[in-house]
Amino acid sequence: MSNACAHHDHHHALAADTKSQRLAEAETLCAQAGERMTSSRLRTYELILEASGPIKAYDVIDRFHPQGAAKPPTVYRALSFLEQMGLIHRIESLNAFVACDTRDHPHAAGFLLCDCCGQSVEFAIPNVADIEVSATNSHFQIKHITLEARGLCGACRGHA
Amino acid sequence: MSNACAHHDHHHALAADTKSQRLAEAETLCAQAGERMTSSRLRTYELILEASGPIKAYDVIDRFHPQGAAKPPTVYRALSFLEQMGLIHRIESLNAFVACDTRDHPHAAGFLLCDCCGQSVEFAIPNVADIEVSATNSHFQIKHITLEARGLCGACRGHA
DNA sequence: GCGCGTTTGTTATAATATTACACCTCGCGC
DNA sequence: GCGCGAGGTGTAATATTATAACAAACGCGC
Repeated sequence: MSNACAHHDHHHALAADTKSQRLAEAETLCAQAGERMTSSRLRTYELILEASGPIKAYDVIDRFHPQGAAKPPTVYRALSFLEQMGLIHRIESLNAFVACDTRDHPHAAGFLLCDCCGQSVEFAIPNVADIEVSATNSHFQIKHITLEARGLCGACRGHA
Repeated sequence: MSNACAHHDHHHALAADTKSQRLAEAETLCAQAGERMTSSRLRTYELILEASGPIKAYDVIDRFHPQGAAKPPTVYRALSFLEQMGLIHRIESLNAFVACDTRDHPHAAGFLLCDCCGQSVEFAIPNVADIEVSATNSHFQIKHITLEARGLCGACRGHA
């Protein structure tokens, strides 16, 4: 469960009904895309939704079955699939995964990552266009942007 | 040497005199900071300067000695040091390291990373202030920003 | 039911990174 | 000069993260 924050006990796991709603939405999304939301994929997505922040692949692996771990390829394959479907994001600076919390900014999500409590906040990258212009000036064609800001969240800084 | 680009043979390794100038600058920088630029650190930095783009830790390890690999901790320790000194950047999405190519944007460097030839281009993140405002609105205090754009560089797209 | 592309299971292993601890080295106070 | 302490290095072991390769099972269109 990542590095706990000594002074606060905030954790933002999803309520059960919200979780099943998200799972249902995911099934719909896959159906529309003509992809199969199989049981490993669903289970992986469920574990990511249940996490209170970015979760490591091996934590998913360990929790996958009630009575023991999954095999790594099972989970890594599901993670790639979910990422391609836009249901989760990989957090590069943590080697971890987090559920996408909006469908609004598909290829331009940024993250604020608290180094104390491990929470993440997804936000729309401001002025993406400026970055793209800057790239285009170098004849560079951007496929995907990763923006991760590490620091301390309000709660961990004492802003109750 | 990473995934070579079939249609182009561009590689931007540093000229020897530029390299020794950069090594000398690094020694000065450390001296001013009251830090020791030891031989492992210098050798690690040299190998990163010699690379034509982001280089993996284990490639540094393999090239470290003429007659055999270094031990991982030797190189990982040097990499952390160099990163703290602002001499190199870690590229999270590649698990690789690249020499910082300017002292101008210390905590706000972005990278354009070509998926074809492996080159990287460092740029100053436009509108960093907007990102910080966006964070401050959530009472989040940013310590470090990672911005990595993956895509194709001009050369690999055919813009000779 | 048959064929075919996708998904999964399984084993093994590759690639990346850190811990732990002993020793060494340098600068400083005496 | 000598001893002390902080920082740096060497070394072995191991932890963590991720993928390759291939066979078996599944699901869908016919």
